[in-house]
Amino acid sequence: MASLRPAQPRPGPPLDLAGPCGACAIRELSVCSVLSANELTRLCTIISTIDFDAGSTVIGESEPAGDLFNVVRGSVKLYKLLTDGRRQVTGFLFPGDFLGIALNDTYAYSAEAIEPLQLCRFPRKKLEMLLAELPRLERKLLGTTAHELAAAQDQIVLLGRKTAKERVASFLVLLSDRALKRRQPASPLEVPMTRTDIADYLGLTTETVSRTLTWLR
Amino acid sequence: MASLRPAQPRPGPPLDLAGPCGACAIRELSVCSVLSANELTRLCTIISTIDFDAGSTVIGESEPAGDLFNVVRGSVKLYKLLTDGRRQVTGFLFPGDFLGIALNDTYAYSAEAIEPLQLCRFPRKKLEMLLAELPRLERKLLGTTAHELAAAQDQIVLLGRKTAKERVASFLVLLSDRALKRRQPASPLEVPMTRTDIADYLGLTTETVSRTLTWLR
DNA sequence: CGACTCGTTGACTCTCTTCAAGGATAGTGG
DNA sequence: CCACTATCCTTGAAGAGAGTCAACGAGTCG
Repeated sequence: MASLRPAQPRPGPPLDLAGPCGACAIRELSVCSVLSANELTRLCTIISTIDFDAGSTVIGESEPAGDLFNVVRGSVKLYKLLTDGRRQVTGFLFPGDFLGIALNDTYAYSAEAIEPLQLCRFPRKKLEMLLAELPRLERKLLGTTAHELAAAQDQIVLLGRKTAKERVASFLVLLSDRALKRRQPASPLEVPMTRTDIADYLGLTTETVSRTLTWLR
Repeated sequence: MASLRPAQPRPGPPLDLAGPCGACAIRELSVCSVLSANELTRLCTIISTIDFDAGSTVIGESEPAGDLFNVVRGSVKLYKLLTDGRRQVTGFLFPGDFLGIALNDTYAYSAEAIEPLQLCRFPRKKLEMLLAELPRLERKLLGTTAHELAAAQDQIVLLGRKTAKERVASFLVLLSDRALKRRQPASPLEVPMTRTDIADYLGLTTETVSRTLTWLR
């Protein structure tokens, strides 16, 4: 559950702005899509972009949640660890996705770059202040969070009730749908994550993922 | 992810209001906790309460999402069905919990009363209009949704990486924590749902749940 | 070239499921 | 009041799907 009728993207041609937001390639895919040129200019004053190498950690579970991010380029995996090292990947993020909304003042999961990654950073305090003046953005965040919740519930169904073959098939469909939403080709399908990442996402082992993929071919 | 610093409950003694909200036993547990007396009076004008028998369906997956609800009394299970009848319970709701935030205009899951149930109903359109005037409530909804998302991610870890014994133990801890939050005794722990419900929540079978419970004793 | 990671495949194991039966409790109707 | 049925819970025995352990090929990097 999350959004009572989320705000819709503003239609129209690319905006002609000064700062980094003007040239943003993923604005229409992101929460920023609901903002007007004026509002974007305001948002622009608090952001900065950061680059990460593949494999580097972006945020860590239970660390202070100082920033929020938009994925600009690359992909990210989110995961949680059990005390004995078992790992569960809770999601993958792609360009346009939002990262870092936290319940308390700490992140609820870790995030790691899968590929070379570029993020757009929003300092949390500044964003909070700005949010009071940008109700459309706040509504959009509610919609985004609702969307993530719905996706999490689909993942719960997958993990609770689907077989290995169904899980792998659902995963491929998910990747394909997400690629289409970013206007990327769904075939050949790009799969940036490793078998281990996929296994930890689907609640399986790498061997089972590998076997199932060969079986599906 | 969900709330940038959710609004906090307003401190102070029970409010003395006219309408149903004045006597509401679960206000402090619910999203309404952030509202002032004036704001509550406004909210009061759009609500009504409904009662359901145990076993009756409150909302159905993919039905038009016309209303949202607070649980006042009783408990609810949320679930999704696969086409072949497999069922996954995605959550249980107790007094104070919020129900019905929808992504589109349809509910994303079904909800069924476990015990005799009383809900407080918010017509969606009226609530949406009111929300524009009650920013605290909107922020609180974002926080609530974020909280649900975090809970869903915990459930994902449980389903993806925990053993049957761990799942059942985690479930008991969850029930106990939730009971304490409602100021109910955690021992003896009240378990209103059937073994089948628990199994469909934990991604197990009733037999395994039953066996695991006897093993834990 | 050697060390490493990643993906694949095979053989065996084990946890949980499936199938089956029986006990406990509650509601119904004669 | 008591069969009669239905639902829920428990327990047992057998089976299957995925996990574990192990080996190997391919690609990459220093």
